[in-house]
Amino acid sequence: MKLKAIELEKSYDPKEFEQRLYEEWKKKGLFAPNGDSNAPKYSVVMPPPNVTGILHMGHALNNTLPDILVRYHRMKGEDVLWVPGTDHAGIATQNVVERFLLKEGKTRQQLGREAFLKRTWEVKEKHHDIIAMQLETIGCSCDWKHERFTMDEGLSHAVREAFVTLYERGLIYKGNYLVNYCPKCGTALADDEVEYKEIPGKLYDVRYPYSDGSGFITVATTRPETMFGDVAVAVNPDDERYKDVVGKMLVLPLTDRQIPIIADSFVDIAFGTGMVKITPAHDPNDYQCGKRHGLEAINILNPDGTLNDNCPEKYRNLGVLEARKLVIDDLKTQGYYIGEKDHSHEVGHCYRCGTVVEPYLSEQWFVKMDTMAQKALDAWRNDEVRFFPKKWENTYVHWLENIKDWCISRQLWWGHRIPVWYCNECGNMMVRREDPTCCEKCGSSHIRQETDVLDTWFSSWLWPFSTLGWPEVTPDLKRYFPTDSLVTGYDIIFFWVSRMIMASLEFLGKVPFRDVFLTGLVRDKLGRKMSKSLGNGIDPIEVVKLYGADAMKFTLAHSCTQGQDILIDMDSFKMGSRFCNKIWNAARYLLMNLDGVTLKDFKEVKLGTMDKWIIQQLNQASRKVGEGLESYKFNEAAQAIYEYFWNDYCDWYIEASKDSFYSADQDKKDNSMTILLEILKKSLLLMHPFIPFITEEIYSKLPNTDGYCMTSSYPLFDSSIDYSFEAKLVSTMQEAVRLVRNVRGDIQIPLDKKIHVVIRPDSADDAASFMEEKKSLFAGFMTCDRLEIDTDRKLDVKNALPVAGSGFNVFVFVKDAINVDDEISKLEKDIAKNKASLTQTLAKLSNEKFVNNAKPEVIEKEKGKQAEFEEKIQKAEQHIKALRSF
RNA sequence: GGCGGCGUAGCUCAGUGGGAGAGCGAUAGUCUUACACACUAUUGGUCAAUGGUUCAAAUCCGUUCGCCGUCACCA
Repeated sequence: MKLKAIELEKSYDPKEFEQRLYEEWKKKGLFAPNGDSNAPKYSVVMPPPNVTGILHMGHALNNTLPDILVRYHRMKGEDVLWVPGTDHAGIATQNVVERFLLKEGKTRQQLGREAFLKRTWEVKEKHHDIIAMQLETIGCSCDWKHERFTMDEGLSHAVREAFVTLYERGLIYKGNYLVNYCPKCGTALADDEVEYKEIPGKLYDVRYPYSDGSGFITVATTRPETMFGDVAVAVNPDDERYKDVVGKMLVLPLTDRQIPIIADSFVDIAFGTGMVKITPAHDPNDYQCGKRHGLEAINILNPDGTLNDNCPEKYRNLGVLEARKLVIDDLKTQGYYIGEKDHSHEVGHCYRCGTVVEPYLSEQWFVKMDTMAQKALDAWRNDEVRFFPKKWENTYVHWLENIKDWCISRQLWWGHRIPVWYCNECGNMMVRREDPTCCEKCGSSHIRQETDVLDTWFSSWLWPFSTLGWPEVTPDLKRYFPTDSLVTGYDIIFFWVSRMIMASLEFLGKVPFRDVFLTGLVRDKLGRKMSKSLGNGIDPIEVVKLYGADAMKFTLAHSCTQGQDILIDMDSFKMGSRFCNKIWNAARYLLMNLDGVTLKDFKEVKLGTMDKWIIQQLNQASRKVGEGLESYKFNEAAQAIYEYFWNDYCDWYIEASKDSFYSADQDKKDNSMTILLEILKKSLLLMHPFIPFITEEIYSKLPNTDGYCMTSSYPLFDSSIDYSFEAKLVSTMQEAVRLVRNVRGDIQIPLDKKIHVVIRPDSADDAASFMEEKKSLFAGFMTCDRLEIDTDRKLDVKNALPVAGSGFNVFVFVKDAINVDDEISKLEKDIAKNKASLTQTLAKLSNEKFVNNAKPEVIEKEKGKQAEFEEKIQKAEQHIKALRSF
């Protein structure tokens, strides 16, 4: 059957088809697992983005990479599940909604818990749709039917099960402890939710008088306002200066309280005055010190960060900074103030809102982490989980080895309310999977639920199995847990990765994933983290609008090297865009030339040298892509694709095919087109995981395809293909072509000026006959009108510029255009360079130690180099002679 | 302070024991029957410095300098 030409748009325009194809894939259910229980399964969970956020480049990256993996495995015929979903992000979301309320002049307290939550769910729904749309826009082939949300019914069930189980195992406890507290967010934070930043501050020297009126001592403090919580002053027991004063009492200035001087070895003799005020309720070191000495902890702050009733009346309800000023003024006027000096120190800030975090003594819930951490370490030691790149294992191990208990209660409304009830009558506490209706002890129905909610990470750490139905043992859980790969940023190793491993081991006895691939962070060209406040972020959706999702994905994959952050700007994505345009035009070219072509059965087509060569190159590219993906070297895989398609398929193979394309021989053309299309089809399949849309679109237009690109089988490396012989011939041809082009470029002969070239092989070998056979093709590549292969060495080349190749000489008839002296001096430089290389090689080969120690293939290679250098030198010397006789 | 990373072409980065690479840029030419988002050619590097191991080092080890990240800290 004779084909008709197919028109593609003149240039690549992803807007034409990306969205359409996504809808089609989705409608046809191609994202769902194939359900083939005989095939291996491959499962991945998406790191759930914050439901009130907007996707940034980091999300684009850590969803692009799993998409590549997932599409690759899907095409390999595996039963693939990629679970998408979102995270309720307690603090962040509550902040967002409170900001909305503020604009309406309301607070959440005015609204009440119920109404506030209703409002938050509405915001969640709206934002969720935006995020889902964004994930679709960037082409994620996740199974939307499996989509989950950390606060949906099933996951809430899982959270409750996890909490109660841990409580029953004695791994959850409640207590009054010093925690990190954000006054702005109004909640406790876990240790790792605090970011330390260096802040310029002051170190104040303050006088504390002895109670007996015998003088005073001097303490140094950065936070004078906390003095109302002071319960002692400590000195180092080895500090000779203060040996005698330990045990004496002091009067706390601005108050009428008395506090003792105690001895504790944590005090640094060399720092400040060597005397430290001890404020157990507001400093972690002081807290420990207070515990050691059985001291009371006086809390001086209200939950909103203002001073409370434990302070003298005039300071109450002032903010910390305000109070600090007033305290300093009062110390000055009352003669207790000695002086101050600049002192920069690390101050903790809330990772969600940036407010200075207060150490705050309060009733909180904790998870005991040591045994779980131990299990997580063992799993790593037993090689049950692998990190890519490996260096992050240090971070993981170090964190687990120094783990502290995890504060999981948050004084928020948005989140999983802690499943604990108290009886108002008898004070009984109940930890329950189901909501109780009355006190189990006294039968009273006057019970109340704990008002705190759980840390969001307490639901995320269950994600790899809660999304699959846990605690129910569902078919999904049985089939897809543990998952295979996790792709996420290294900044959440503690928050998420480590904790998921702990939870999976604790609840299911298995690690949640075999491999963890940790991406670098996406930064701007100056290396700065992309952030809203700097305004240096790139919106992935804008990138898609400008260049298309494929261009974005390919560029990201291409720049994704292990262990490096990715520095990019908007222009960086041109790379991917150009590549897509190249692919588009290659296809366009073939399709426009289909007219009158009858495709043959590829298996029956006779393959020529060039055909075997491109098959070899394609197969080698498959190998590199496979190896790259199996080891998470996305850049290597993407580069292999780029080089293969652009340099081999477009620049040489398609160009070479033009020879038969424009010949009058229809059979030759049919033959050529059949192979071109077959190779294009395989190339599209190979590239599909990286650039799904354009490959699917072109695939659908090809006359030799049916079905979907995304569900066709992947062109894996075939070890039975070996066309290295043909590869050698073609590379000799390419060398000859390049040499002629060099001459043309060097002496600036315009393309329209045809030239006469003679290639004289050193011997009548395979390369010589290949060149003879493909003479007209060569002539095309060289743009010369007259090409002769002088295998018999009979032609007169006396007046031609000689150029040395490996195994042949090229003679270009451009006598009039060259400057003989220039050419000679070029050759002399060449000789000098090759002689230097030859000397090195000879030195190696004559070195007994080298010959004895080096691997045989290295020695062989070195011998090859020797021959090559000698050949080049000898040829160049001959050529100089020839030139002198011009 | 502990741990870790980085320093390779003008820029962004690959390369981890055997002849220095890519993309972008720059320069020169070309609208050569798909692609000017293209083609062809050229340019460009003491592989931070220094010492060592080795027949052989950008690559392994030591030291120094510079940059960065983390964790832990001093009131």
